[in-house]
Amino acid sequence: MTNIELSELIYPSLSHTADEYEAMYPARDLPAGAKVTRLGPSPTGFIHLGNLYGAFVDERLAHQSGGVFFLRIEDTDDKRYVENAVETIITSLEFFDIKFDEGATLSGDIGDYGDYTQSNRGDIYQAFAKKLLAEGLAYPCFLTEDEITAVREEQDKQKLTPGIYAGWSKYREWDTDDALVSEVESRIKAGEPFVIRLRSKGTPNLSAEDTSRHTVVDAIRGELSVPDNFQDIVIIKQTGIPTYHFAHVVDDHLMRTTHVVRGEEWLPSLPIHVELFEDLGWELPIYCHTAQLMKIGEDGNKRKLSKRKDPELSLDFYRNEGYHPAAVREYLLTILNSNYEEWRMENPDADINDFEFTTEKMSSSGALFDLDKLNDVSKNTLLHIDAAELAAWLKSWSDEFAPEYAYVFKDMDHLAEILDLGRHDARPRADLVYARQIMDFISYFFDESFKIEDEYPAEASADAAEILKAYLASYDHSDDNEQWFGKIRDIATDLGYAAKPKDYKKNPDDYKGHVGHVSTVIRIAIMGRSQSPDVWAIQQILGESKVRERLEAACK
RNA sequence: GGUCUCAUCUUCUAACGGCUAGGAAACGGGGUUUUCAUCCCCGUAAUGGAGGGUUCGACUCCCCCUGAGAUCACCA
Repeated sequence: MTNIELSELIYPSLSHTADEYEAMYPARDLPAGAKVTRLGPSPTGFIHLGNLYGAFVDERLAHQSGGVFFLRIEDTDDKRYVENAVETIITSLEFFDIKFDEGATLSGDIGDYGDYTQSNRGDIYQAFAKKLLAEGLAYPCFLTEDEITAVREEQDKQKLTPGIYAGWSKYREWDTDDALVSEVESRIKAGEPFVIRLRSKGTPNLSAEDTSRHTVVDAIRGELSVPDNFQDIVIIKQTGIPTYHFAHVVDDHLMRTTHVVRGEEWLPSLPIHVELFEDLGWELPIYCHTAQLMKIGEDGNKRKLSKRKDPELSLDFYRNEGYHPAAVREYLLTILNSNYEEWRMENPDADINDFEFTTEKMSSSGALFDLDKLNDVSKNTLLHIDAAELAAWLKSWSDEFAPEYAYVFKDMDHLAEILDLGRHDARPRADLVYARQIMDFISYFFDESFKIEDEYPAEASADAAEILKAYLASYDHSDDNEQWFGKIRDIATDLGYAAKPKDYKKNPDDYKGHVGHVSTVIRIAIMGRSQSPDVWAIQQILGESKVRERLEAACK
């Protein structure tokens, strides 16, 4: 039996040949320099910060160059499928303004290079597996799980690299004698289960010095030293479904992907992919292996973020806390491209998409995820979002994640006014960070959440009742800021407080305290806390009746 | 253990082989302000090795050591 006969025996009736598929998916008609990228999530529906990080690179690369960004569902592992996963993936990325041009969608595929769901592409993978079989570059392997375990144990004993490769599967040499040929033939005819393995051309177990290698240029890392693969890895599983390695090579070639963006955990399997591309006679895509997002572990060392231990890895964490998508994008870009922060300082009002993103400016070492930095970025990002827009966004957040704050959104214009406090001063305040924090920050505007949190300052607590009474008596809601503060100063001096903090600092024995202590009493009576934006401005928003109401309550 | 990758302040990072190793976050101090969690200014702090080599000159290039990470499936 020849290789061709073997391939016919295994795949007697495929709808198309490899060459036909090749012709069905010709090179894309795109402008020069246009990049084609893809995201290939497995449909567990769990999209984490790492996915978003990578998706961002894909999206920028494609859309900055007039190329195409598509979604491919990598569901070759039948055990892991989760219901509604595709929907979750698309909507969570859309939330962060990452949109696909092509690929799987909720209402079917869009684009000419489909099908975009790997489980529907069985015939395609098999056609190329058949081609490799016919050329003697692959073979059917009948090794059982137990036999493979035995091989591994023996290799362990001999201190050899574990795995199936030359010398460890007799089926690799199926054509060497007649007995083996007839065994293979009769097993296939009997319908026995088997996998298809690559017949690797590499030489097993050479030292690092002796092995021959390829140099692959990675767009992020530069030259990579890739040793020859010698593992006869499985390309088609017993089920007829391909492994990731084979699906990646076939799909990214046929879908004409130009840039493969993926995490650095794929680096060790690059030798396999290089051999596969070579065997199929295809050009390598440009690989972009991104650094892993890290975190400090309990032992004090950096470690890869894990979805079990680290809630901040889940995108739901950010949505639930109420981080604005623009802030997350802004943060991601600052850790993605080292020159972004500088660019942003020079162009505070520019659209984020005007920044020229490059893989060369990406770091090849793993970055620690830094919540402090995200918070800082977020503050500045929110400053550039219009108050009414911010209010609307907070409402949509509350509707989904925090209905207990529904009372905040009864009057949206009022809310916008509150959010705008101090944001248009010569030196704008940046104290809004994320939705939950904002809810707390503005809580004193609402009777539902207003409460006295801080105590009167020691310097003025004895006079608190008197201060408030005097303030209430003199209160005129139509006073401007200057008139208003003049009255406070009068109350302070009448009661023996310094009108200027400096005077008090100079001669502390001459005064009970200074005007700041007096105003803090008022601040606490109205806001319940000693820190807040400008009191006069807050009173204007709060309205006269509510101000009086709170003052009267505090006098008692 | 094998293989691959990475290594500059506490953190993220910048520096054609050539300034006093720069910026941002955090932290500390000061200032502005009626208060502050805001704003402004200033400051602390690093090239893993008292390794070897190339060079007039090394953070940068080569080698060694050390450390960290990833990976070794019919999972992706």
